[in-house]
Amino acid sequence: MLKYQLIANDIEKYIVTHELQQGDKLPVLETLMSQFAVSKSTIIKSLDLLERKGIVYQVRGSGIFVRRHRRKGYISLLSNQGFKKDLEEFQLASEVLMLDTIKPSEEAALNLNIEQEEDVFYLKRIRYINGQTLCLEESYYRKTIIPYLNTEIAADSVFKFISEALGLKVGFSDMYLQVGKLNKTEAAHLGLKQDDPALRVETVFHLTNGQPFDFSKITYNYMQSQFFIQANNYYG
Amino acid sequence: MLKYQLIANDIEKYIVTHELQQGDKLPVLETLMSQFAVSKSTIIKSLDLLERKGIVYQVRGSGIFVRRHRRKGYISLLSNQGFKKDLEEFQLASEVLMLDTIKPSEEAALNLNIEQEEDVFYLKRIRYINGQTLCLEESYYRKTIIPYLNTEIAADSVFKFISEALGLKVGFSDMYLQVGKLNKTEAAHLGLKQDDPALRVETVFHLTNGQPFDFSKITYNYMQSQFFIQANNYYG
DNA sequence: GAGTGGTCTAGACCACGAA
DNA sequence: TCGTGGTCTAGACCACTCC
Repeated sequence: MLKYQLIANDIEKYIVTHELQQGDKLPVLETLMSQFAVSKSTIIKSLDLLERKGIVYQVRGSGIFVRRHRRKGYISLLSNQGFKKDLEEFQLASEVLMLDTIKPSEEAALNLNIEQEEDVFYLKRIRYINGQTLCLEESYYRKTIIPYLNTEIAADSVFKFISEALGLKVGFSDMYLQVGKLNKTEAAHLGLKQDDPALRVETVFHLTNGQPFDFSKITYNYMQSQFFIQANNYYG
Repeated sequence: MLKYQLIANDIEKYIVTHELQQGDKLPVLETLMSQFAVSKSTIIKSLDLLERKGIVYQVRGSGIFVRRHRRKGYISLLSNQGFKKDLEEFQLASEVLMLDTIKPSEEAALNLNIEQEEDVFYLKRIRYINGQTLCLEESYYRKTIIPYLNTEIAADSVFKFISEALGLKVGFSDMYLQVGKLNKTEAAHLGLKQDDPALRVETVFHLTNGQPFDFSKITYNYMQSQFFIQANNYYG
């Protein structure tokens, strides 16, 4: 692991274990430099990483401060799948409804940027949070990239398997959100009523080399859907 | 403006004007270095910025590639308010329902991290997109930070005013999303029916120095709510 | 003006991808 | 093996904040 990542992890742990709150000041750059015995650029790189993760903010001429939102019970939309693992505060479980090798739908092929002849894994499952239905999920994984899957993996975490067992790295994703009404079968799966509100999220996941490998369509139970996004303004 | 920002802008313009598509390769680092006559670190910093903005992705040992999603008609959730200005593809307008100086509600004071005695601007408006109702918005601005507002500004863009006229810089924001059902008055404002689906987004906006200055509550018309988020995986 | 974060450089060396 | 992007350094200089 790289120096700046290790340092970032150390600082993050420090913030968590010392229960620092929003606005608390971290040591100045020079202190951090000598403490970790690295150059200024490296420390700055660590802090930039933490800034992108939404853990600190840096103010020129003033200092480095902790960023920490106060609300509990919100799921981070960007840490939801693949990214991050701090969902430990929630009890997550999955029920696999179907796992099969198929030819993708036109929609899935389009989003994965592949031919309809190429084999994909189709996975359909219900995910539970704290004993309640959280969402209904349909995913399409390219078999050329993820050659193996089984229901045990699908019931646990496909992304964990992809990164730990296959050694693949998730790079970026495009997410499309829409709000609508549940149809009859969705409602039945989620334990809700037809025409109840539904949050639908379609995501195309890419590896670090830019290859799309997973297209997923999720319909969330609106009763359990409290999401959180930390945004940074890079556009100034 | 800084070198790395200027270079980033140049590269972004190049991508747009040459209509480069997802996966198209940019010149190699060395070429860019000599072309812009700067050091390697500066070019890398420019490209990192473009990566965070979701415009390129970099693959070690391979090259720098354009990132561009294909779907049209989606509003970027992170460029929505304050951030970015590429909503030009949409026709936006606002109708101001109320603009007044008040003492904040307990909820607003809590989110802005101020006392309930402190004066705030309360702004309520309906926003339209391509002639349709997009959302109903309630915002609370700290008067100590934004001392002046009028209905002309509110009908145009408060964030534009804040940055251009007041010279303030927006740093980061915390967004909370929830899905629910419209109540009667919301439905009336949006031209929908009671109990129709609603996407509610609460956002706390901070200046670059960490001060919260705006708390806003938005209820979106589900018929017009197609959102897009570009995510990067910093958690690997 | 002192303190603090940010930019920029030149160059050595490292790590990954593709052929 | 070579091309290419990434890390890391030491140090000069700049820009903002706060007293």
